[in-house]
Amino acid sequence: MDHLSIVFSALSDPTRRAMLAHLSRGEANVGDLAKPFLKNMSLPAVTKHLKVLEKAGLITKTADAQYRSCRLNSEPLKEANDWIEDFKAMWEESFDRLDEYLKEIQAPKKNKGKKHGKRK
Amino acid sequence: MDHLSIVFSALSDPTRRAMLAHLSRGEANVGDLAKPFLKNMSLPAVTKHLKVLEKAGLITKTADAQYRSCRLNSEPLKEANDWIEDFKAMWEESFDRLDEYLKEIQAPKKNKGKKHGKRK
DNA sequence: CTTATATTTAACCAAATGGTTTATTAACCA
DNA sequence: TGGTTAATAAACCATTTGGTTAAATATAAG
Repeated sequence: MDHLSIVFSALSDPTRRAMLAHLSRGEANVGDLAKPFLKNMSLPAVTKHLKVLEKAGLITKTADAQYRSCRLNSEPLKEANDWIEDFKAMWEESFDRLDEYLKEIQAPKKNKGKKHGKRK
Repeated sequence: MDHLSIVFSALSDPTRRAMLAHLSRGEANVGDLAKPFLKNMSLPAVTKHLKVLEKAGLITKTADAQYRSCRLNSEPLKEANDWIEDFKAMWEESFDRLDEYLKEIQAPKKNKGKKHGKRK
């Protein structure tokens, strides 16, 4: 799978997004991150979610004794943001072209080319 | 599943993102959208991808004879974008607080409170 | 009425996902 | 040394995902 897909996939889970939100307020170890979720799921489940975030590059873990301190990494998030921004840009461009087109047919000239030639 | 998760999940596939990119240049029916992918996958596979995009609210289909014309819908994309923006804002806030903290310890005063009291 | 075109549905399959419980590893504490 | 704490690994399971092929539906066109 390509990296951007891995990032979007990592973001597609509310537990993982909550973990990222937690980390946005500063580093935290696995136990701290797990605490809000231990009513709903086991610790190994948390570990798995963190592994998904790690594989997406959204967090990095550093060892301190038995503890694993997690910290955020901005690059993948920027990647996702860039895709959305680029997409919006493309889209707005096409709106601009549509706008031009609408102006063109507003001032009645020769009508060349039809859409959906094959259809109907 | 919550809606934002559904949106991120829909975006987590290169085929679907390519379809959205195609649609950003204007409406298209299923056959048109499928064409670039038919070397790699069957038409029913394309239908399934479109269904995922539809369930995420990213596209809407309108019937015209046997044809299904697909068009983009901006709301879910905005939802995803907002989450990322909000997240960045939270994050930067915490950077600001860290900055304040660093300035505070720079001007040496009384050192109250320790981090990770339990650790080490 | 028959045939062709566009698309979806159904039934199936392999692999990935998200969870579990039990066991293991690693470091600290007394 | 032995016990406790933090975290991961292993083995397992149900559900979802992304694909397939074959059949069905709907409309258009001869």
